[in-house]
Amino acid sequence: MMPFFMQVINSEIHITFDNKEGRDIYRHSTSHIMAHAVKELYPEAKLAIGPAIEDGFYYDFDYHRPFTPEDLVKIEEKMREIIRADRPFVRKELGSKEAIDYFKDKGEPYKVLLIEELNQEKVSVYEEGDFIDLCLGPHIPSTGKVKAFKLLSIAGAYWRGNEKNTMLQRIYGTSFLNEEDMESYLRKIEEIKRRDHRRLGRELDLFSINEETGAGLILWHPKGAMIRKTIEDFWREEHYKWGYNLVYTPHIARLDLWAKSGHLDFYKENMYSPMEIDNIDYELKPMNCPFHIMIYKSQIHSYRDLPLRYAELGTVYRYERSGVLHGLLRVRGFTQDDAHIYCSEAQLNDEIQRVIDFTIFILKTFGFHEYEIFLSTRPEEYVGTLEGWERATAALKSALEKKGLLYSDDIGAGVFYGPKIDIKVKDALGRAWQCSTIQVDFNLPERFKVAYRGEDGKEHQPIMLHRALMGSLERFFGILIEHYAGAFPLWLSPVQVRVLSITGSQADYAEKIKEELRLKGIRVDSDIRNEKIGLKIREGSIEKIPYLLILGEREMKGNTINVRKRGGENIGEITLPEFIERLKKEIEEKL
RNA sequence: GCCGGCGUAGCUCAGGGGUAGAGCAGCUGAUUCGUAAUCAGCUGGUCGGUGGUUCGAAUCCACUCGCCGGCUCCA
Repeated sequence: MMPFFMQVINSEIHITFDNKEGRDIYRHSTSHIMAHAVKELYPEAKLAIGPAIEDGFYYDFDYHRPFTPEDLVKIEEKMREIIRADRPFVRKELGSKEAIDYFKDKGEPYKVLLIEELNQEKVSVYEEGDFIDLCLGPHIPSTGKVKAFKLLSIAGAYWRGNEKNTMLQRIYGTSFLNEEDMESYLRKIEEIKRRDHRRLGRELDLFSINEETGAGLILWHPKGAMIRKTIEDFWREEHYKWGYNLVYTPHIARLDLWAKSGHLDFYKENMYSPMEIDNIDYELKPMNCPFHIMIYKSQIHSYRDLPLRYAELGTVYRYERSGVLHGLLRVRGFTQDDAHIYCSEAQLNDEIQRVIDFTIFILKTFGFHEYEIFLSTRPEEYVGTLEGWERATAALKSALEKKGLLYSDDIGAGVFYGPKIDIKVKDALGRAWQCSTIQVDFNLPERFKVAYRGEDGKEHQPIMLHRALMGSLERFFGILIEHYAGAFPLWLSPVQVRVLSITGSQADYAEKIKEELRLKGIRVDSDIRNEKIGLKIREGSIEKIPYLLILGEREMKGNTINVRKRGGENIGEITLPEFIERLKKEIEEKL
């Protein structure tokens, strides 16, 4: 591709749309053009910031009334004018004081704030026609280089992202080198809508959320529940194999327990109000950890017991602000695939590697092969000693390195009680979702005086790891629905096979085949209604059932079945044992 | 929680001060049919809730609940 931008930033680099830097420059320039258009149409609008983002750009404005979709149409029209004029972007440097005076004069208080915060002698501005904006740049050479753009949505956003600040209006948009690429991006947005787990959840009858039940509370319908059960069975089986002990704990506990754990101090805003039972306050659990600690502490432990791994599909309840609830991905009651590992310091390295192996194994099984991994280090507020943090962080780091995994440091993003590794999975559309987390905890062992008797006969404090592989079953399910677009692999499909009769004469034969499959442990149903085969196939396809068996006169006479695979592939006429063989293999392989 | 938008039949949506509409789904009947929709008839809604304005409210206003797009936060 020809570089569209060859201004020298560094004499070696040709910036094109193929790399992120190039795309960002292109879209950032588009955001300037949008800001210019907005200022022309609505001169009183105050400019905040307007960066490029993943798939486009935005610009924030402070304006006395909300922008409307009709405004976007006008702004787009004005942008087209600016682009047609093909004016150059000209970089200028101003002394900070000079720049502050200029933007004060222009009535741009946010720009003044930005310059003041930069606290530099000089700042750069970009001039395009009579529009001047504070900007580090670089930009494309001229406005005419923008070949395709679209404004997508309007949303509120706080100045500097702080909810105590003024709410600004953010206009989102995107731009591309040509119309075709933009069309294909817009088609991708449509595809994302088509795969939306809330939509598929209803269409495939997997789950629902009901106003009368309450916001953020999930009702798992039979088909969703079947998928969940399959996931849970797999999860439990693998946890046994990987050396975990399964535990169950209650949904409420005395408020005192949460005071002792520290949750009342640092997690209160996510916890529900206590309920009084026999004059004692009880609290719905937001986390499972204190219970697992109580189990650990129910007896004394020797170093020989370690590492000790307690795992639970533990349902927790957390208050989430109404505006953040989102289908299955953000709810108020959810089940974590939680585990707490108690180990000695000497065991920490191996144990972390083991957890990483286990995590990757689980994620791969669900079809996630690409990850974004983050190592979150000590935040400003923390408990424990600096040495402890350093050792734990080093342990996490060395485990990642030994596994040869690429990761980024997320400085200061650890939890107050310890550093952590977060693993985001990339789904079929390349979107990253946070699922797995592996956290070291210095807080709880100390607060609860968790101990084991060492080889030396003395008491030691074990290191405690929290970890969740899928994160929460609700969120993971939501991600899975979108990842597979509702077409679950055979082992997860709630209905694996449907038997279809062509006419009433094959009804008994169809029921017999269904029964034989059912006895082999296959999840199967049948459609022997007096309907045309085309309709039955259509409905089975819409329900995304992996295999449809078509039984007519021919199959009945030959004692065979005719197999149609999801997607339309016709496997043809085979015998039932052959088919069962095939199913068993596919289920076993979890493909 | 905040900004904006939206709540009409199970679903998708039209209607916008004067008797609530369509398609799909559902039900009933006919059709017995070979790889994504057979035909006909019928049922179904205190228009999210509460209060107000009005002779009259699905429609206008206020509050409230929920949802959607974001912000912030997060599994």
